Amino acid sequence: MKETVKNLITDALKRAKNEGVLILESTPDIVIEEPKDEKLGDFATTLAMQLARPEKKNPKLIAEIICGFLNDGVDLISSAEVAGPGFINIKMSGDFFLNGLREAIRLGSGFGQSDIGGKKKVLVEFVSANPTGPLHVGHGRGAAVGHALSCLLKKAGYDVSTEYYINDVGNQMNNLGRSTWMRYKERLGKHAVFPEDGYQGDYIKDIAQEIIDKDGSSHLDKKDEDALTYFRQYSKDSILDGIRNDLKEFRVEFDRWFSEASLDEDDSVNKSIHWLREKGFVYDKDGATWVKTSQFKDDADRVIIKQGGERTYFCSDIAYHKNKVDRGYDLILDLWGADHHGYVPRMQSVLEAMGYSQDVFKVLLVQFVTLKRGGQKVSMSTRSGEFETLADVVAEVGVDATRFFFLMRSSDSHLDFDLDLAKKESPENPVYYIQYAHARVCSVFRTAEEQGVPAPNLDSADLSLLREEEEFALMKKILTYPACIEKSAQSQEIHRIAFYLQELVSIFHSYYKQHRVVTDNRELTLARLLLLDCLRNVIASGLNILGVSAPEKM
RNA sequence: GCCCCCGUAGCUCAGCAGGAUAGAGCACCGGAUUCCUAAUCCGGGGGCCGUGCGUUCGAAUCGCGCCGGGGGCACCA
Repeated sequence: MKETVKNLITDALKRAKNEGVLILESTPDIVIEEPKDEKLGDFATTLAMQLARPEKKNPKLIAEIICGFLNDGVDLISSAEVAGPGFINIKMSGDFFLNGLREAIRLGSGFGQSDIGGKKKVLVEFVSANPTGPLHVGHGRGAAVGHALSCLLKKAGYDVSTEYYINDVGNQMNNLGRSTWMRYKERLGKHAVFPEDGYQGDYIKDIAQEIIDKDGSSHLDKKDEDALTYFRQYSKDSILDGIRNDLKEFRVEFDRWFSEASLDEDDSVNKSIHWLREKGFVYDKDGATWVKTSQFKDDADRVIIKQGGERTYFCSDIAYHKNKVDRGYDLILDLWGADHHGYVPRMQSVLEAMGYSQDVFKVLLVQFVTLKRGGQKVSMSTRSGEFETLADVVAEVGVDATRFFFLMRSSDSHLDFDLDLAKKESPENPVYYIQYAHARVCSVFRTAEEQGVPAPNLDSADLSLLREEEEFALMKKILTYPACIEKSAQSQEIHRIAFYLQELVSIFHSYYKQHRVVTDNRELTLARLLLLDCLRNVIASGLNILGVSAPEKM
C-alpha cells in the first residue's frame, strides 16, 4: 500500500523535475508514514523537509510544489496538503482502498504472504532444553516465540527449518542416570546415596517407579556401571518423550531433533577441534585445552577440554554450530534464555575464527517469565523441584491463552504472566477479544446462510457500495497486514502480530456495533460479507502465526 | 568490577531506522441490547516518557553519565 503511494510521489517528483521546478540531483529515499491523527490524512511524508537543504528552498514551498503535482490528475489521491513545517499529508481516494481490498480478497488466505525473505534458508533452533527434567514455563516462552517466529518468517518468504538440539552427552546425563538409579534402589529398600547435585524432582521418582513396574528388582544384581548405563538411557528417553509430548500439546513441532551424541558418531567434534588447532586458535594450558575466543569478540579464552579430558558443553556446541552453517543455511537463528547471554560472544568468536560471515549467526535472547497468582510471584526453584512446568500452566489456562500471553510482549522484556488473568474467560482476557471477533464474523456468515444469502465473491458483490467511514477504517487496517508481517519478520518481533490483531479486531467490533451486515439490502449485504470474509482471513492468518486457534463459535 | 534486558497512566505494556496534541488493555466512574454473539460498544478522569547532560530546526525515540529493578559473568549445562 505504502509502495503505491511511494510510486505516486516518485512520479510527481519526476514531473516536477521535468518542468524544472525542482532540481533533484539525487532521488531521495521517500519515507511514507501514517499520521497519528487520522483526520490529517491517510499518509504523510517528511520528504519536503529532507529536500530543503539540497534544494536550497523553504520546506513549505517545496511541499507546496509537490502537492501541486500530487493533486493534479492523480486519481488515487483525493487530496495532498501541506501542514506544519512542511509535512505533506495525503488523503487517498475510496478507489485506492477498494482496489487494495479487491486484491486482498483475490489473494484469499495468501494475503499477507511476502517475498522479502527471498527464500533465504533459515534454521531456527529453539527450546533445546536438556533432557534432565520436564519443560518449565521459561522453555514454554521460548517454544512459543520460536515456533511463532518460524511461522512468521515463512509468511515473510523465508525458507524456514526448525530444530531442537538435545544435549544427551556428558556429566549431566551421568548425573541423571545416577539420580534415577538411586531412587530405584531407595524404592526397593536398598541402601542408596543420592548424589549431592542430583536431580531432586519427583519426576525422577516416577521414572524409577516405571522401571520397577517394568523390570522389577532385576537391576539390583547389576554392576553399578552397567546399571548406570541403563538408567541413564532410560531416564533420558523417558524425559525426552515427555518433552516431545508437552511440546506437541503446546502445538510446537520441530523439523529435526538433533542429538549431540550424533556429533561423535561422525567424529565431527574432534574434527572441529583439530581444524581450529591447525589454524592456531587452540592451545593447551594448565592441563586443559583452550580456544582463543578473546582474539575475537569474547573477553576471555574458553576451555573446550577440561583437565580430566572431558569436553565442555561449549566444545560440542562449536561442532554443532559448524554443522549447522555447513548445512547451507543463510541464517542460523538461535533462541536462548536470557541467562545465556554471556555465552553469545564466545559462539560468535568461534564462528568468526572458522571464517564464517558474521551475519550468518544470530542469537535472540528471550527474557524471563515471572508467574503470578493472586498478585503474588510463584516461586520457581529448579533445585527443589517445585518449579511450574509448562504442562501445568497449559493444563491450568489452556494452550491458546498460554501461547498468546507468551507472545503478546516483546520477547526482550521480562514477562509477568498473570495466571488468574490468563485463566479468566472474561473480557479482561485479551486472547478472547481476538478470538471472539473471529467467532462473531463466522456467526454473521451463519446468519447470512440461514437467510439464504449466497457466499459472496468478487463477481457477485459490488464493493463500491462500501461507503461507511468504519468500513474504510477496517479496510485500511486490513491492508496494512502485509506491512505488519514484513516489519515483524525483519525485526524478528513476534509481539507486533499480537498488537496488530488487537487493533484490527477493535475496529471490527466497533463497526459491527454500528452497522448491520445482513440486511434486506441484498447488494449491500454481499459487499459487507465480502469485506468480513477478508477480515476473517486476516484474523485467522494472524492467529495461525501465533499458534492460537481461530474458533468459529465461542 | 564487567556484560545483557528493562524503567512511559494506579497495574501490565505498546510506541524507540528522531517528527505534528505520547497510546492500548486492565482497574476506576458514567452510559448503550425490539435487530447478525454484551466474551461487545460509546464516553470520562488519569502522564516532569527514571534522572542529568549532549547531538538536532525537532528527542519517549540517538549518545554519554547517574539512579532503580531483573539476569549473567565456571575446567556447569
